[in-house]
Amino acid sequence: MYSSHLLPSAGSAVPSVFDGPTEPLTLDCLFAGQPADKFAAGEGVFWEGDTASDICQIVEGCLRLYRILPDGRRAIMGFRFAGETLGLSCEGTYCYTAEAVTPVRLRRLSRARLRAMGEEVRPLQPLLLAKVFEEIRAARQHIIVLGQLGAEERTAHFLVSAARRTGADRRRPVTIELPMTRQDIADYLGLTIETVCRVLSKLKRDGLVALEGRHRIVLLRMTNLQHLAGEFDDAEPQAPTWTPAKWPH
Amino acid sequence: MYSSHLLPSAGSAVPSVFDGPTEPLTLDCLFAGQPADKFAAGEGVFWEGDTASDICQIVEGCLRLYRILPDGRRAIMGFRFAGETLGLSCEGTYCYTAEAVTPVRLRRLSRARLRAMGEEVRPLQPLLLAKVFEEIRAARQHIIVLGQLGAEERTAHFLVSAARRTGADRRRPVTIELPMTRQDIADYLGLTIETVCRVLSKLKRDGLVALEGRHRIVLLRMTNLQHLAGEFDDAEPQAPTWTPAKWPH
DNA sequence: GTCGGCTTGTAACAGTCCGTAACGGGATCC
DNA sequence: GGATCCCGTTACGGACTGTTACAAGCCGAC
Repeated sequence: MYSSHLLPSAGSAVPSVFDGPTEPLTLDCLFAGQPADKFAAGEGVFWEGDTASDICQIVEGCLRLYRILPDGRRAIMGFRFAGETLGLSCEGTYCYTAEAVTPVRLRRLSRARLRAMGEEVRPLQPLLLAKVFEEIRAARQHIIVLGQLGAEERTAHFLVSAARRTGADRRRPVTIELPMTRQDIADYLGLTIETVCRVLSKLKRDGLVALEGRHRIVLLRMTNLQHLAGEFDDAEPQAPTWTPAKWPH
Repeated sequence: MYSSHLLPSAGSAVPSVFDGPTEPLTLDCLFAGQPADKFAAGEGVFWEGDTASDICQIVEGCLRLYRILPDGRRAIMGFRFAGETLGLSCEGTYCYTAEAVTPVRLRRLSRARLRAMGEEVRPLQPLLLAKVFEEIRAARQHIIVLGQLGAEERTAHFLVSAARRTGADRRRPVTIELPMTRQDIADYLGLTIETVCRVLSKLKRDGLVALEGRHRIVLLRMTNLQHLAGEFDDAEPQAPTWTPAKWPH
């Protein structure tokens, strides 16, 4: 049970009293030593339920992470792009299937091997933890999008998030690449493909975006889109206007 | 930045080469030494944006965790009951507001103090990590509920989950206590209060549940409810029937 | 260059869920 | 013990999304 923990030094004895000039050891250094596996578009990297034996770093391409419900519905939990990692937040077995959207190259890193490295990877633990917490943050964001936002808001939020991922500044015309299909977007946003199309068409009619082919969208009015999306990313903490309720109700 | 990590030994030097007869140190032992704070129903324990200075363990009562969107909508991220912990999965600042549903007693544990204890709490790290991963699992479940399930399915899943929390076996009449209001349930499930009422009434009409007052529900036909909920909790891994797609589309 | 298939876009229709409103009931407060 | 307030419930009309069907565009193969 406990031996299946993800973070390498979770169950290993790792003294590190000497934290002098830490060498610039990064996750990329570890991954760099691994061979790069190739996957064709549509090919699976791992499947839900498989033993989560290793974590992966994407060198190139885009992946979709999804679960299939018993009745056949597909819930896409997220997308991953070059430079991002997979499988960190899975305990024991992978909790979703990872499938290549575009041709993908990625490097695997055995969790057992990582654990065996012991103290050498000790300084990486904060980084790994940070990635785990980033996943929690993203999941909570996703919960709010699915639970509180309408179709147009969800789509706008998806576009704004994609723009943010590119690191583009707030300049007006931001061009984003969306390698996934409309069906993928729909399964990610909890909508149907028709609704996604409708909303995108409406956004185009309203002059908020421009559609260049199927996989490229130009965000013409970021501020409008952000407003549509709810802008709850950088929401300031609400005023503690607290009124004690009564109980029982 | 990195100094604000939650897990105590994340950034501290903790040698623990001697893992002999580990004492039966549990989280409860640490919390037991803390005084129990009291909160009236409706009172806030901490607010979104506050510095996540400590983690809490509920001694008695029920809490709701929520975020307020800029337009006033309230998204309840979850409920916590006696014996459960709060604030573990928050990085730096609390990412939601915790508010007492019923009168609550809980014990706080300063994160700084926990970190200062160093190697003494070292064997607790797997437990803490396990709790974090449990939160990720719950969040992913929540994502699927909100993204893929209809109103009736969501409600059924909520009831089944509540029943599972009590640890009751699969016997027919399972009685669950729901201290939160209908509005709370609605904000948790991404529905309106009226829809929640309608669905509960329908479940009652169909003979699946019995409503005893406002905060007690008897689940008469668990199997039917589980089927309604999708039963994707213990979903078997889908068959890897994989067909390579083409790209670009 | 042309053909074929898949994905995507558009429209009409149906269903679900939401929003308002009014009523009923339980709990608290005095 | 009674009045009051809040919560819960139900009904109805409307907006939004899902469903179905069909046309158009893009891509790859031959």
